[in-house]
Amino acid sequence: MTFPWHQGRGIPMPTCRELKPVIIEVLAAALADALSELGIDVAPSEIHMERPAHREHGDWSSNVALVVSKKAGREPRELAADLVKTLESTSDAQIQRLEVAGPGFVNFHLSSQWLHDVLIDVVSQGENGYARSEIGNGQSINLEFVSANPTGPLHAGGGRWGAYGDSLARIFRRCGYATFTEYYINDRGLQTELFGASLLARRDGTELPEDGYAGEYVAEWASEMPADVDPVEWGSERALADVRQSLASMNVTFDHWASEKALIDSGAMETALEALRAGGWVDDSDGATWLRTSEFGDEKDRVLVKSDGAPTYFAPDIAYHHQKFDRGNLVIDVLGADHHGYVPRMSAALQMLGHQAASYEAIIGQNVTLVRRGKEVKLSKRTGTMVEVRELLEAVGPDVARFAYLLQSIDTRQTIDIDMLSSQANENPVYYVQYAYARIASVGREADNRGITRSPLIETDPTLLTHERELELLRALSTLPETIEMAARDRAPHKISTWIRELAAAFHGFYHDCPVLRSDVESDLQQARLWLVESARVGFSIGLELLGLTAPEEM
RNA sequence: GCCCUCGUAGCUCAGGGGAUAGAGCAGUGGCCUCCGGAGCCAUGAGCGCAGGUUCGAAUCCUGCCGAGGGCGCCA
Repeated sequence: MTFPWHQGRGIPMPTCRELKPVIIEVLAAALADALSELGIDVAPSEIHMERPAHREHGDWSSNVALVVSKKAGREPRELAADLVKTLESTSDAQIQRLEVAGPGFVNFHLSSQWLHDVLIDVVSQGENGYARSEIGNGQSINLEFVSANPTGPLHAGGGRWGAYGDSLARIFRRCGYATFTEYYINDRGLQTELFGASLLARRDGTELPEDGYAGEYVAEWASEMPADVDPVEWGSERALADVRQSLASMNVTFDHWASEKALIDSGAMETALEALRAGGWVDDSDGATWLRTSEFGDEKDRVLVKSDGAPTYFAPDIAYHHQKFDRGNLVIDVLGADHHGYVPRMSAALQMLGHQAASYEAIIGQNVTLVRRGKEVKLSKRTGTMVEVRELLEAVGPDVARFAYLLQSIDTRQTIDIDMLSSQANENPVYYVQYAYARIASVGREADNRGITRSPLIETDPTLLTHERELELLRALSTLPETIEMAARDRAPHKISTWIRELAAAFHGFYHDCPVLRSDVESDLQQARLWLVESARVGFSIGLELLGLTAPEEM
């Protein structure tokens, strides 16, 4: 069965031209012309240029001969050979060598001018302009994430959704989507009441209620609780403050904190229920009020108002989601896998209220467990226990924690071993990246010390950058725009993590082999390298910002 | 039973239908007269199984096996 919210992961994504180096348009156009001369008509936009996996396959490669061979009734390799011949007769000065390879690829070996153009692009556009996409222009996204119940400290999963949602929002914004982030507070209902009752029991030394909260923090917080407060209300606020603090220390913030209680008190829930009733989607039976969500693909109908007269979690949440469309035309929820079953009913309710199925999307994140692993149990079966995010943050710090969360696809289950992260502290990938940034800053400081200043870009000759390490660094920078667009389209911040590690590898390699300030470096080359370092700084700065990590000047 | 996600190197994970599947950690061996060695270089080992679609599959489809999650008048 295909649900609309799954299709959602590719939707409203516009048909706008993607951000790619200019050179590929030139090459695609040349290929289209060559094909046309051979009597085959293909629009340049349909010709895909790839980055070959191996350097010896050139700078760019096209599979067009393979794709059109059937239609053209030609052998792919033979067609590719004709294409090469045609291209050679009219070829662009940038094309140094063409070859047919493998089953029929046309490989382009280019002069490095296109990479030098990347350098100019990056430094002239700067960290604000480079890799800023417009694919989202005119569209707005409302993104809800975390929304953990205010009944205790933030747990492992909350940390993951926090890092994920916050970075995704940053990525959306860089792609031109007006993005509004929200946290929904379930400050009402059975769980909050149980929590309040548990606080009360701990404070008064009485028996915990059945299914009450037994964690140690309950007793701690109970001892802070004044005598004259409503334990439910106070408990929600106490927990929420704790959650907020944990998230803030991870650099995760929200544009809006929405209260479930307020939705009910303001009458918003009642209004939504009336609309559903008016639409004829509501039934009363067994003393409860039901919504016929099964008519929109849900497994069964769902209760809106319980037989005791209290609304379920579902009822105010419908009103909430309905309201969120005032703050974005694509409404996205980031949910843990344990809430996956909730999605069909919400989608159904929103469609009943007149919203397009495709305008609501749920991103299901797989669960995460934080474990401690002692030396003794190293080889035994994992007996992990859930720990609070705070414990992770205190053990490794916000950057390590956040990068650990963002290193991995949201589709895979994650196990974070705190002891492993702490013991590998100096080897942690986040330091690999941040160290590169600190080195760049250090080059700047050392340049100042030596009285070396960067000349205007216009007076710099980027063609002096011919070292493979220099070119590799520019290649890494050239992929940032498309990486960001891909990360937005696939809702995959971890693609930025992968990219920034590649950039760091390229930079460290360059730094190792290509001295910048050393006295034996000829001054024109020094200038070109200073600008190259600046371009790397721009790249790191953009990537770190999208990931919500700090960019340290020194470590 | 039905639904969702996942299965890639010893471990943790990347991988946009493309060519010879990549990193980090762990292991081994190298690199400091020179901008920061939290760095660089070298080295072994892998797509759960079986079909299918395709010129081409880790990637798409089907089935099986395995792991996690869901199937409340909880949230």
